[in-house]
Amino acid sequence: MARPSGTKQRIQAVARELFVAQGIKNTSLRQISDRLGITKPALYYHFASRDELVRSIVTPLIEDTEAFLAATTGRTPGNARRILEDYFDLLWRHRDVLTMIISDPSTLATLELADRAFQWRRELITLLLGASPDPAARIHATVALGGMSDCAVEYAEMPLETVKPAAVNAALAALRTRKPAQGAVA
Amino acid sequence: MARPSGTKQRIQAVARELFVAQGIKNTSLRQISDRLGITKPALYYHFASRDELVRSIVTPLIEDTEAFLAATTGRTPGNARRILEDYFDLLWRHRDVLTMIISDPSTLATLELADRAFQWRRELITLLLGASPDPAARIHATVALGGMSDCAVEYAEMPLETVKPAAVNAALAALRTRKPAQGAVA
DNA sequence: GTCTATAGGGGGATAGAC
DNA sequence: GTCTATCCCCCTATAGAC
Repeated sequence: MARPSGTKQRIQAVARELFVAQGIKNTSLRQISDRLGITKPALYYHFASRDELVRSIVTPLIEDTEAFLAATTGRTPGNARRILEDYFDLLWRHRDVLTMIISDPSTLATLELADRAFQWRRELITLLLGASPDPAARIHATVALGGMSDCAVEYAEMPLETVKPAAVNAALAALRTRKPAQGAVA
Repeated sequence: MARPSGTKQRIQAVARELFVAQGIKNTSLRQISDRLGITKPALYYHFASRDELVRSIVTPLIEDTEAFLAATTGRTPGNARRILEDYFDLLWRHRDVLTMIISDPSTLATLELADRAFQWRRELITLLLGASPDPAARIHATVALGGMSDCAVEYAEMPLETVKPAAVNAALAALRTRKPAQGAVA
């Protein structure tokens, strides 16, 4: 209802920036309020607690991920490339928040999102490989998905047209790994 | 010189365990001393500061990595599989400390190791791909190396014989990605 | 909507006795 | 080598004026 003054959004913008640059736990409310030119208690008019501020920044990623999984689950199965492409788009849209979380995973526990995040990974692997894949296939999928996340974070400043095809192609190659290319290992 | 009482090692063991389980920044000296049944100031007899305790735990990984790079640089080039295998062994040996660092990368900045870590990644990519690879190849390498790290952390409790071959094969497939398997992306 | 003032707690670290 | 006692700082959060 009440028309937003814009301060709430400015707080979130500054907080996100600092969280991404320094990590969530290394950023205090004082740093945030200082940069905005307001005092620390003023933040509490807009957010009930520090956790709620963090949560409000992470929420769009949460909701987008659940929407993605719901939509993908309802489609014709098996098109791994398409799933990886759409998933990369998701990661890319939220790459700043993703950086935040990757550099401070314990936040997920604090916000009681760790179990959900774990469940997402399982669902995604199921979409890619079907139910109960063997251990080797799961590991291939971990390389594919973990590698794509790393790319969205590490090449955040590059153009999407450069990063996405290369990341998706490499992920797909990892996912489709079948057998050793030469000789057994270890 | 002075025969170690063993307390120093016990402190490191408990600290490592807590750091891995909760993150470095979420673990206080108080938690460490409590679990050991000693008081907080007692820790300061063994370590000059909190940072030095953290550093002492990270050091073996640092040294092992530099030794690995030095040894690999001096060998016949081009055998990507061999490099990935040896690198996975390195990650696996230090997978607990690796978990620590991945879940709290800002520690590297605190210990002034961030630049070194960055340099390692560059050297490793050079070993795999030669000097100044094109952007797409760098991205393939990021999927390969990032994916292997994720596996060492995520499947830390599985047997090495299961994880290593699958992780190395998938990484190798990602690294050798050449062209889209079908149609252009985006 | 933002301020001043302050409570209340936990953190790292030091001094000095034993 | 370990203790008790203590210091100082910064944090989150609240109370209440403007």
